[in-house]
Amino acid sequence: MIIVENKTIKIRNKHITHKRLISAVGSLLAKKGFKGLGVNAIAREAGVDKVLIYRYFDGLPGLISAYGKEGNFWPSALELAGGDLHQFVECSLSEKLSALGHNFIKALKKRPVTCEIMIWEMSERNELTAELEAIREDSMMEFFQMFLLTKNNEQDLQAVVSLIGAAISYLVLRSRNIDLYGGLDLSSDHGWQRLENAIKVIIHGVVGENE
Amino acid sequence: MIIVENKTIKIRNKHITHKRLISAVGSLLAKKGFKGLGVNAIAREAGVDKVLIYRYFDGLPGLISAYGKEGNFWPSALELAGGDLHQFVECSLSEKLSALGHNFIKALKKRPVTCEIMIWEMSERNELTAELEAIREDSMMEFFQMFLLTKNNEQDLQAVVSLIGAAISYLVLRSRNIDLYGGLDLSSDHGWQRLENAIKVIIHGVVGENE
DNA sequence: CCCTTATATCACCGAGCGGTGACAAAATCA
DNA sequence: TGATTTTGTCACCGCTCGGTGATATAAGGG
Repeated sequence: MIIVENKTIKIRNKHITHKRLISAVGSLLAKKGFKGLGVNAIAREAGVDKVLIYRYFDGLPGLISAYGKEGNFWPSALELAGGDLHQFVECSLSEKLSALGHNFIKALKKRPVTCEIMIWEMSERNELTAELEAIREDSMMEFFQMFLLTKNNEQDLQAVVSLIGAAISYLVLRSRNIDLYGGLDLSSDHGWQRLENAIKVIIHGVVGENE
Repeated sequence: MIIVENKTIKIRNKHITHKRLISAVGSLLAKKGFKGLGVNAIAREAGVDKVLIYRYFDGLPGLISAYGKEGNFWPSALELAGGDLHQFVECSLSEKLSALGHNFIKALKKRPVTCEIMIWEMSERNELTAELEAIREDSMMEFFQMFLLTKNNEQDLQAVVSLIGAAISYLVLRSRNIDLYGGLDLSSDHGWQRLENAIKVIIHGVVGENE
């Protein structure tokens, strides 16, 4: 947008418009959630005419799918491991798992858009949720295979870890709107500390202290 | 509604209309979820004019709140205990907890409307979700106090049980739309069996076999 | 029986939605 | 330069939404 002699001249550039629309999806998701994520709202947010959504992306599903492919919604293995892979692989199994729980909580809490999408996933299926589901499932399984399933445990360690991950997911998602769960105050650090301690207790109970 | 000589005569009865509207909320929740649960849709479903929602319930929030007060959304302590309280109290703590997990899974799976509302809770707060949150939290805490917290454990048993409950909630809600989680196939009995076994392993690890 | 009142219907409003065709203007190329 | 293509705007459609005032009609009391 250039202004010359009281006249506004809009620069026309397909790539920029593309990016504007895609990033408008993200900021709208962060601001309003998945409800009300429609062509009108997105076009308004991008400062662009909604017909371009149809021209460039063949409609809302195409745009949303494009957004899904660009995003960084899920923590990397590095982030889940705490930032230092070499140090991580040196840990005992129980230390690894405790760290994993701790880092997963942190990673989810700092990704409000990811949380929004996870809730969206549960309430309906669409292009974006299907896309991100696949990414997440791959990422989880990769992490399992890299760090946790090197030895054949007699216990179904994968199921136990999945269960802890599910619990963390539910509690982080829920804590955005509701403070209390089963007597745990999820609006306070103390509540989350109790939870992390419970995770440690569970892990030690399942894999032993030193393994 | 009576039909006489090709003329339809509608019987007018406040109580019946009340009930029609309230039950329309339930059937609409079951059919379409919380999206699209509006005055127009509810009135259509009830076969009644929407203005009556305003007249009798002061609008949609009032109607939804009335629905929340009438429903049976949450399993009773009896259901969570497996149907026989006397037998339940005789069990060891670990048996109690395993049964609790098993029964909670069953109870949630058979309550699609409750699942719908739980997802709704996570995506926004309103009269109904606030109402049902309170009911649920009370019910959970009552169950804790009745059966699980009789002795002072050194472990934070409440946190562990809450965590397992959170995991079950997430996985049941999620399994309505998505089959796979962390390698567990939640569309199959086998996947759920792995999960229940994992719960048993966790419980035994935390409270011991015989306690 | 008629008259009142409770009950329910109807018609309509402004707003927002997804979607589209006609048009304007900048960019590109001959 | 002038013609063509690309890029973007605008006006409009039909629909559903939440919400309301005027109106019809069944129920019930005198």
